[in-house]
Amino acid sequence: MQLLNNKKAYKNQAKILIAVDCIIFGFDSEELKLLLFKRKVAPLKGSWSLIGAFVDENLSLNNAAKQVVSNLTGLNNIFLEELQTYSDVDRDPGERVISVAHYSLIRINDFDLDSVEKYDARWFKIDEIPELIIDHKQMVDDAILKIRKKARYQPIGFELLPEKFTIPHLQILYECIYQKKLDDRNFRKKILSFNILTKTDEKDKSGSKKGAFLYKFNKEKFTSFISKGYNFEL
Amino acid sequence: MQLLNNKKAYKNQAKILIAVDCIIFGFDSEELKLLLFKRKVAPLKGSWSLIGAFVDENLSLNNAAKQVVSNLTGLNNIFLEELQTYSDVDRDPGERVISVAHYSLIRINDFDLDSVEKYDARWFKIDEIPELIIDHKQMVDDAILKIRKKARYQPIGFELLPEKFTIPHLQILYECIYQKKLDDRNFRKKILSFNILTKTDEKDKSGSKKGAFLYKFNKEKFTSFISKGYNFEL
DNA sequence: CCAAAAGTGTTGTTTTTACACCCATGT
DNA sequence: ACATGGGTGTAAAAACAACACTTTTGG
Repeated sequence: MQLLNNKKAYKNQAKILIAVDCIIFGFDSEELKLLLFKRKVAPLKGSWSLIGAFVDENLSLNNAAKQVVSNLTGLNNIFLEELQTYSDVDRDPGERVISVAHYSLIRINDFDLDSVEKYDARWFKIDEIPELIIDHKQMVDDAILKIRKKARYQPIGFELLPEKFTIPHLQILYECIYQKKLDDRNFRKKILSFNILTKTDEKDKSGSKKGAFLYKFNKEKFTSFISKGYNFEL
Repeated sequence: MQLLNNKKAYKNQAKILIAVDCIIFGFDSEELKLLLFKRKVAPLKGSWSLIGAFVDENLSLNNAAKQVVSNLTGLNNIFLEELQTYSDVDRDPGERVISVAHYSLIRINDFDLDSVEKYDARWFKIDEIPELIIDHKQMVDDAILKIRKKARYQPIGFELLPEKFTIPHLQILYECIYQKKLDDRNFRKKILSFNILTKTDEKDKSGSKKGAFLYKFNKEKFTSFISKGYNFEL
């Protein structure tokens, strides 16, 4: 605001209800998934929706969204970023509410869905999203496009994969995000050429008899990789 | 919002002042510029700021921002897009205000600054931005990064250049956005390879004795170009 | 011993970069 | 006739895409 008005003038301005809604992505080594919630109360009882909350006087939007995810999962240092606003005047049948959608990437195994049973939460594969209330489907579609774009220049794997992961897993993650098959030789070649992975001497044998070596992201190398302006097209 | 609450529950929620602030870019054939406003009233009289407005009960954020630009310039079908929210609790010294920044690209010659003299507006080169109130400098920096990113996959020239323009002008625009010199042969080769420009038989002689051919964007070709998933890296 | 996934190299094609000269014209 | 910016082509390097076989080991 340009502050054309002094404080007195603010008094004449309409105030509006603000909410945050969270699009929570997870990855379980096989599929990219989205956390959705079944409404337990009328109206719209039984419909699926995103989780959200009204924004309090004393929280920034980002903090409000963090609080939503934290209350739900107990997780604190999660990746969470603003998507965009949804502000159609009549979008909420109750009263005018402007919603600021945020999306979050979490490791699906870092918390137990049982512990959030009260919310009636469920993970959905991103190509099997049910009907959602109001404009939540639009939010989800926008968020999927966003992470697809984002994956091109930032290593989204950091947030979605456990500390140690195999290259085949990383590839599956990218295949889920882009929704297409990648060539395994070219993928490995390219990702290793970035020099942002550190090989451990451990193997994950859950996926095959032979076992695949576990790698870690190397944050220092990665930071300088980004700051030099490279990007991550795959 | 998940509508966990029924309408009655909405009543207990805090409402907040919402504003839109507009980062208005223009291009005058030589420089990328930003439109800023000098406050005429206390507090912060004499400081430069973006232009903005509080959001009305019955306007979406996007429409509110369009109205701001339209009131200022008289222009209606302008390019305008959401940037992001700024919601620190104490950002506005007057009272809590959440601002949703929008950025806009306009043809600098489509309107006359004289006609907006009452706002005390001025175009600034983007590398000569003065100090701005509150977090407006942050908004501007974020907006510049955004258009730099956006220019990679969308033809921003459409919005910033007049209907007919020369290839040297288009190149200067990209050089302003990226803030670096581009090779003229490679630029021309690449931009023409996209097949989204139509050559006219007119020449613009304002830049040289020889004159440079004027081109137009071809919207149909461009639309299919985008929808095929190509992008615009230069 | 075999099924199943992990891992490894090469080659042809495309894209990108770097680079230098002639052209048209107004003064 | 000359100064000024407009316009053109080519070659070397780099990046990308396509492709098939060997390795390991649990069952």
